Amino acid sequence: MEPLEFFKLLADETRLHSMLLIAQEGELCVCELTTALNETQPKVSRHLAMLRKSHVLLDRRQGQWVFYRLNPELPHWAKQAIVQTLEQNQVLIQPLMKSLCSMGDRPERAAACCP
Amino acid sequence: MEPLEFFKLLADETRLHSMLLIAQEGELCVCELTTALNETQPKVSRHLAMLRKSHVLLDRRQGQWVFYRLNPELPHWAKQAIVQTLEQNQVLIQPLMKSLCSMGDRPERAAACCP
DNA sequence: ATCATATATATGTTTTTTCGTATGTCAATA
DNA sequence: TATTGACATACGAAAAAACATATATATGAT
Repeated sequence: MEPLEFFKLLADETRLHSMLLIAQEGELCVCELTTALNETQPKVSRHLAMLRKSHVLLDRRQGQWVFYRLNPELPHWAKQAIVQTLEQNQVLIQPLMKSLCSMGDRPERAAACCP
Repeated sequence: MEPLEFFKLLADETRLHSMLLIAQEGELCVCELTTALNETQPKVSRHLAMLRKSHVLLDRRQGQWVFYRLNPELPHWAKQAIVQTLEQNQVLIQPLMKSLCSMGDRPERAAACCP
């Protein structure tokens, strides 16, 4: 993975926030991200496709849902960039997590954040 | 500094390579970067201006030359992103360093890389 | 004062990226 | 098999970013 390619992928709000939410939660499905980001489904799906095609995210279908997770084989510098950004910008992520947790009709597999 | 703003700044080849070279050398002037990157002066200058205006780089004039360095007050996650990317992608930077070191007519303050 | 060198900015254009909307696919269920 | 819900993709339009070129400023030397 080229650094330039990687940083280009982080240089869009939808993609960056998706990455950070997924890094925080481990795994999220498209409808959870759509709710958390308050964006349309095709928009979220299009950006996730970019992240998948460049092997930054992996996807897994489970029934009707498709779950996305970080590719564990990301180079260390890339993984670190995501993790450190997440850790030191919790204030940015928490409002998004809140919308995620208030999903009334989300899949049973509740996000780990939700009590 | 917002993560999105920071990653947008890294999402261009001229800016990313400038940042990495400056991180490696501590300080570089515009003509050194122009040579190392093999780009036109206005192009390099324009991208350095973006990095300066967003306080990622600081500048210092010395005679006819203007030297750029990383802003030491960058948030930790941002500094780390640069440093780790640099450390783990030396193969990417070394060809640029080589052009830098072969500057015949560069300022006396030789880049630290040059024997 | 004139000139040369280093750097910065302005302007109009081209390229790249993002977007909305419509439509297609796949799985579950009636 | 018809329908519904979750997700993906296609396509033209709009917005944003990058560019080349010309020109301006600032410093130092003649």
